[in-house]
Amino acid sequence: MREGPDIARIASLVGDPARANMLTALMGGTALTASELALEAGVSLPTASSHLSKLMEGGLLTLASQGRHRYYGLAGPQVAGMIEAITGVAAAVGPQRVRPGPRDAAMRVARVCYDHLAGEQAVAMLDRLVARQVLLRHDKEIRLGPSAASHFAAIGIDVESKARRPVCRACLDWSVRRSHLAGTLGAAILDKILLEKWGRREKGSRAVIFSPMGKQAFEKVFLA
Amino acid sequence: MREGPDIARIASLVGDPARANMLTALMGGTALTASELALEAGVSLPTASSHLSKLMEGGLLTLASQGRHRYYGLAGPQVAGMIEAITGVAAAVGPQRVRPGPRDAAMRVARVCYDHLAGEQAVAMLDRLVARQVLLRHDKEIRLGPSAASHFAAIGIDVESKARRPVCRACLDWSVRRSHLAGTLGAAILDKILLEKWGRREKGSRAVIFSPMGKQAFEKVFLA
DNA sequence: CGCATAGTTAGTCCTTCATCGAAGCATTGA
DNA sequence: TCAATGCTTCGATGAAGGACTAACTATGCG
Repeated sequence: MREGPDIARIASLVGDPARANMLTALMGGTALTASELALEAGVSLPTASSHLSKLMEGGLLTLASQGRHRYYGLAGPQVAGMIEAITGVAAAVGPQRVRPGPRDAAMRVARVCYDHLAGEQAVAMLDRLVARQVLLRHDKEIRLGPSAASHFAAIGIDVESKARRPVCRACLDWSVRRSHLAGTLGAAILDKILLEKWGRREKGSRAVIFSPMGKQAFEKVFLA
Repeated sequence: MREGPDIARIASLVGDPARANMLTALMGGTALTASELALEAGVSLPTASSHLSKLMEGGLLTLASQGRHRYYGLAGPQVAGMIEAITGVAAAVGPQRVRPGPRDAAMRVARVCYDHLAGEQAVAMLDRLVARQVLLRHDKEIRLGPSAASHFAAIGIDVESKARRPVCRACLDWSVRRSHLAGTLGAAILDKILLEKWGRREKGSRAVIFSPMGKQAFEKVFLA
């Protein structure tokens, strides 16, 4: 028999379809109410409530009560990373699903992945940044290139961030099956996109819709 | 309702205690037979067999038949990474277990984690390498320092490996709750330790036992 | 061949847990 | 204070699946 952390407990929390759907929905980065999560998971409100209390007890979620609304969110980047890792294995191992990736075309193009951008646009961006050696890539490890600081400073992003999270990280894109950029830099770029209104969040979805102008601006900066 | 990879299916495979124990045992890096895994999981042979076929069907394991023995192993680094990620969350959210870490003292000192060294020795090694700036650490991101190439070349390890896996990666040590070194460099160092017979694998366990001479040699190279 | 070992399959029991309706609490607004 | 909304708790139901014994298949060894 084994000792150590109770990994079965955590995994079984994710192992229920309703809870998995909720967690996937929360990968959108914004906290959601119990009713919204019930809708996402496709279960009744009492059922959702029961699942949510289990996830809370397991330490996977945080709760912010505001009036009669209770906002549930992922407990942190570590939990998000775990979901990512599981999603990666599931995508690699289960291509039995005929439909390759999300049904919604907008989701395939660009969507939010916890706190950064994913989808074809994000994959193209990482490819281009690596090709221009702004970023240096070695499989899953991504480092800043010599020109990174000035390149990102030009658009108001300080890459010498003192955040405790890694600046760059590769995150496997399950729709395209290639990597995009995560980490604080990935998060900063998403912030930039939303702040400049290059793109907007599609309500109730993780999709990010670029405006024509925004798309042009984004491509000029990141895909040139 | 959500689309995308079936993460609940994968997570529920890990979510059973017996299967979780098996997977944890396989994190030792060596493939094990069905009987050995039954023993690890604390279940009868038929039960183990049933679990193993489920894990196979889920794509988490590979199988090598040799005569009447059937050796099961983890399907790859991606699966190992997922187990690591889950273990990390479990360790972070579940300190309810009074016993801090493995019961076995030897396991606490040094053990194998899939393909690299873990435990107090490994944590100390990473600390020292970072302090000497052989490696440069930024939270979970670890890069090679300027002196890394020559330092490791001196003991016969080529850090400019062309392997597709990252050279350095941080891996959370669940016994010490601090990080140690994973990635191809971590794997190469473990190889070195076993090749030079500085330490040997404890049979049927992940523990690595250093010889007095070996400990001295290891400390001279990595903890000086 | 015959016996032992390694492993899988079949059958059955039994626990666990996801689900929902109905009722109960809490907060907000009129 | 009354009604509406958001959410949780309770209790009953039912299905899923994990566990074991027993029987069966396959490999190895004398």
